[in-house]
Amino acid sequence: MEEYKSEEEFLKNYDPKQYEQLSMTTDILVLSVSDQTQENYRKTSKKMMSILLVKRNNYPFKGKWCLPGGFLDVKKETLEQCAMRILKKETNLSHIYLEQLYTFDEIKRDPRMRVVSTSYVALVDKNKLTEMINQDASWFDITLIEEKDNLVDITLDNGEELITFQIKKTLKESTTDRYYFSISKNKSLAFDHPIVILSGLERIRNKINYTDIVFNMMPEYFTLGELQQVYEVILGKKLLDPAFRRIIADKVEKTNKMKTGEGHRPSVLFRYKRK
Amino acid sequence: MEEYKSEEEFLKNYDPKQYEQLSMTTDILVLSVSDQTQENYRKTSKKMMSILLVKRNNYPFKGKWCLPGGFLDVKKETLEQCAMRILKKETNLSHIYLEQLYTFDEIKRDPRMRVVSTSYVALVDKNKLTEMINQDASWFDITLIEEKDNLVDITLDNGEELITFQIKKTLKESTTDRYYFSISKNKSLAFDHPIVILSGLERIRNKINYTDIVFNMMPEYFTLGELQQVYEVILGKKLLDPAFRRIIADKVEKTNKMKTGEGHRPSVLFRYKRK
DNA sequence: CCAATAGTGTCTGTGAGACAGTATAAG
DNA sequence: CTTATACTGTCTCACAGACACTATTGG
Repeated sequence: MEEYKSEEEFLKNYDPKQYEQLSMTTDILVLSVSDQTQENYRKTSKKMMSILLVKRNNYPFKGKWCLPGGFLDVKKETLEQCAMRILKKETNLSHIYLEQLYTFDEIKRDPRMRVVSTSYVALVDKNKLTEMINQDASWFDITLIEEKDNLVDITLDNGEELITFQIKKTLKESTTDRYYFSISKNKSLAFDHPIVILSGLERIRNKINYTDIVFNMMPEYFTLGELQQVYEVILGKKLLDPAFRRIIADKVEKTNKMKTGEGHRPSVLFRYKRK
Repeated sequence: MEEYKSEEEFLKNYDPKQYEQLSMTTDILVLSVSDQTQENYRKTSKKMMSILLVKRNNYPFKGKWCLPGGFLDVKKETLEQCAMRILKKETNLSHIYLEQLYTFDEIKRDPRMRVVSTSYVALVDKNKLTEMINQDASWFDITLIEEKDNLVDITLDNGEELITFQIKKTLKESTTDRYYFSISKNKSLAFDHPIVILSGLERIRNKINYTDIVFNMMPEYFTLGELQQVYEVILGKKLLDPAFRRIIADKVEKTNKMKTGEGHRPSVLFRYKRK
């Protein structure tokens, strides 16, 4: 089944009837925070959001990157269990923050047959990743730029490869605050995954202010500067120190540990405080 | 297929293989606002949230009430189009506010076979309902009471029949702000619809403060008192007049119409002002 | 000392909460 | 005149935004 020379040939030989008429998959947006160490010894390492992608070695979209995902085992598992299973397979992580994002169901979103995909967002702390993942998987740093005219440019960078795509946000008919997304530029990502990614990033951005989800991406001990950087990178804007500290004051607790050796004043390490 | 005497007999004779292995449905939470006229001529009519339910005349759950919904036509339509089609069939309404809510996929949620259901919330203005709907459909007024211990009691009333159920909200493992819902009392509603209903009501409650969705349930002209009542019934609490008027000031515009004949001072009619 | 971040004190303006007061129709 | 709602004025308190200042390390 993997010997075809082109996507066209593959599709010509693909028989939808050998499967059920309708299938479901899950796609998982595995998000984490990465550090980019700076040349200047004084500067702190720069935080970025990063996302886990997998290189496809099967048709369709052979050779393109995509979100980790897979088919639902109809007899045995729920969609969330399916996502957990795939997450475990790719990252060897379990007990992870996992949240249903959206169900994508355009009729032609998968060229093989009708596939409806329910996407999930997983937030992980990279430091807990002991065994490395799947050979074909890789972490990409995310850069998101919101232009005028409701165009969003996203760049993903894993150090070797740059993936860029652009999404257009169009106001839904007779609304003032709801958009649908359409892909306006995309070369390297499979399926409708550009839209899934933007949806997930916006979900996290919205939730960061009224939930405690950030701490799923933080190590146990962190400085307030680090935490603030994560907020800034998710929200896409700078925050003022005193205001930030006021906001998160009751979510964290001081420990007696310090982070030193950074070329400037040491910082107290904090820990997430559950309510 | 409809001649069975009991649910057990029906299920015994039901052959899942005559269908595909996995099916998808949509369930639609059609929400609107109703008026309950008061005996006292001075008092304004009391607003309530109301929801459209359909009485099932097929197995499974024959005789119980459920959300309007139906199977996805895999070849022809998206889930949203499917929801629109059903909405049109039940209410004869189109161009309606429709928003994807959540995908419910418990393995045994449908006793026939594996059915995954993507639910939608529709907000409608009842006044636009010209032709009456399906014989088996009926509007139910909603009363929601949040008890201690994260128990939620919901009562639905269509004037003839009272439907009550209770849902328990349990904190998800290692979170402080995410719950899953389980049905703790339910006699009259089919499937997992109690959970769908509560999810939808919470979604609307959350969105009312940062979107303009309310106006989808309002007639073209309304008084600020009426609008405030709708907010109050959705949020489940009283609001202070001056604060409310400040908040919605830039979302509405005064017209030169008045509402009179109410046994007290007349009220200016407003209209939704798009930004 | 310098560069860079850590961490705090405090002013100011905005805006929500609260309450009280005035306005005006039907009966 | 009464009742019920419509609508407005204004005080207060909390808090986000803003800025300035002090503290502390490695080199």
